[in-house]
Amino acid sequence: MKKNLTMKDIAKLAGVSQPTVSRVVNGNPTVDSEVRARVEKIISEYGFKPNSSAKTLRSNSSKIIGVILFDLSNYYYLEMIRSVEKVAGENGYTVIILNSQGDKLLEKEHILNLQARNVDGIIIAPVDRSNLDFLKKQNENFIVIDSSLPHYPCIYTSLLQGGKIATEHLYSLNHQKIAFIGADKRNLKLLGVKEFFSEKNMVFLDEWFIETDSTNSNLDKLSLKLDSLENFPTAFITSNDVIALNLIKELGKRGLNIPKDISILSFDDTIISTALNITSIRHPVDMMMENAIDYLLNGKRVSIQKSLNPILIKRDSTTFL
Amino acid sequence: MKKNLTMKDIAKLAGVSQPTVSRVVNGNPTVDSEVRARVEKIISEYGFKPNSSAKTLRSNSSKIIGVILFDLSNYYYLEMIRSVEKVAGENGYTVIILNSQGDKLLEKEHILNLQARNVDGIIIAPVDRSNLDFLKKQNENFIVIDSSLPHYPCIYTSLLQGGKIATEHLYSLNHQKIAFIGADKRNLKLLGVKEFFSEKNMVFLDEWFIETDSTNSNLDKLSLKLDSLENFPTAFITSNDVIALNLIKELGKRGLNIPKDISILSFDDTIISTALNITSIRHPVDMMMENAIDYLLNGKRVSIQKSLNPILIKRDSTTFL
DNA sequence: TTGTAAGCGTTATCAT
DNA sequence: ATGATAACGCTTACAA
Repeated sequence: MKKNLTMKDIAKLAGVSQPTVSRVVNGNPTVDSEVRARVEKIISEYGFKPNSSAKTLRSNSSKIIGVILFDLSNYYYLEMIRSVEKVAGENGYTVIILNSQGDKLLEKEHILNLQARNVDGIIIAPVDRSNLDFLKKQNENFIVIDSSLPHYPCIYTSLLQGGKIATEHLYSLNHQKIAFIGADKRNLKLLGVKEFFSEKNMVFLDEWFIETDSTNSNLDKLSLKLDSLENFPTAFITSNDVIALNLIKELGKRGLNIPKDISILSFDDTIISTALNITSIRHPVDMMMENAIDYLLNGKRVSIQKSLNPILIKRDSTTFL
Repeated sequence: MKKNLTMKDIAKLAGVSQPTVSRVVNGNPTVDSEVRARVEKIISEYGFKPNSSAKTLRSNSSKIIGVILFDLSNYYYLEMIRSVEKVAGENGYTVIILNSQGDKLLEKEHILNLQARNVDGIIIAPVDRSNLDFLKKQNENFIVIDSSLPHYPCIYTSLLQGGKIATEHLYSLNHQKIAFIGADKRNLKLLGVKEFFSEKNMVFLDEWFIETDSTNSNLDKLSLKLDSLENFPTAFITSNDVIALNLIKELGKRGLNIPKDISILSFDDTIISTALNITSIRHPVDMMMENAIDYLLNGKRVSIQKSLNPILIKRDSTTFL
């Protein structure tokens, strides 16, 4: 590999000292304009670019933002990656994406890796609290995305709000029997659903919460639970797109048609929602990343809790006929 | 931000010299075992991790692999990202993902950025030949993925093969009138289709190649072209999943049912294929990334052309009834 | 086996 | 306005 040119090389070619080259590169106004022109000519001629490692070592800033994601199974992470890379790039920062695969040890490893690389900030969709405590104790510049955790700076989509507007939308289409399929009974999306029911003085039956372990496992379990429903819903809200897909397959097996017999509304609004043509709740990904990066670069380390409103994307299949 | 510990700090704490700490960290066998134990104890106690920038600066190796992707619109890139991050991580490398957005200037910028960061290798889904020439001239350690270009090291899915097996599959289901929808008439997928037709002494009508500009634009154009077909196909092969989705919508408008009236087979096998339940041609993403990284780390810079076979993923909707 | 010293390519503090 | 010089934290001779 051809060795890159250094400021020393450029200096020699321009007949100036190396620090002068540094001054030119960094736009230091004390440089004589004639000298500046000479140096700049050589720089562009030879295509010189300053060595980042040396810069980082000296300045303690790598111009890198580290992003640790919980996993990359949900397609909505692709939008996140696209968004964060774009926003960071526009601000002169490079992004390192790391996948913790839901593993707290790997997450810790990633944190150490990023620290060793002197990253200027870390965006994390966290696996484990103790790792966040570690970041805090180390006084790292970091922000949690995707979840709201009291003692750490967070930026997240309000899933409570999401649950509410999802239910409200279905309600406006005359649905009163609405089920929720998701991973956790303390799920904020579910709470949003229940809150809306309360506000309308409607009863949300226990069996209308259908628990699934994760993304697309437990198809059999889902099937069993559907069979055991005593009061079959007219609409389903699913915690993500993939569950919606599985649900549609299951309903199809039972001869139920979407949207004729049953309405479905999903969370995440990935391309799957488009493919299935179902209404979905979208995360404001770009806004989240813009806010996250703005916080890291200008946030002065105050602990914030920033909640963003999800967006309802309406599509035909939710129409109740 | 709390300053990270350095080898100097550890050395002082352990009562040894800084290079000895370096030797311990790097597993140099010349270190006395008693000393090693003492140093290691302190290292783990204080959680020391060597500064990457200093290492990079000194050793000229950053332990970073740069990945420049053409765009991030196709969901199949998420699998690529997941795969490359995993494989690289297992080899002790960190990945930087960059999105050239199909823009040659941005691609060049990314290349310079990666060079300045002393990356140990670059994986690139290229926009522009001149940028590849630049990499070559600079004697960069790089490999092209996703396309086969004669004068550069490449690893790619054989799309010719893909076109063939796609057609073969449909043929085995009794289709003889098969159209291809894609971006470019010199498309290898299309050539594969045509080659299979030749082998079977069948005629591939000109109108069976339906050109689309890109991913999901030109819905209107697609519609027009479908209307103008004189010899309507019984099956369609689409250059990617998103086109398949648009096609299904268009056919739906015409009252045509998939797979009852028309069969569809797509390329890329993203989750959209699953959602639509259509047969698809899958890129061997993991294998591609394993090979790419293996080449970069152990490839000795020989120029290779490695073709990988695509995989046919059969699903119901292609069944011809 | 271990320590001393030089050097990687920058930035920043001095002089001049 | 510019040039020496030190320092960032590490690896790698070379000396001891």
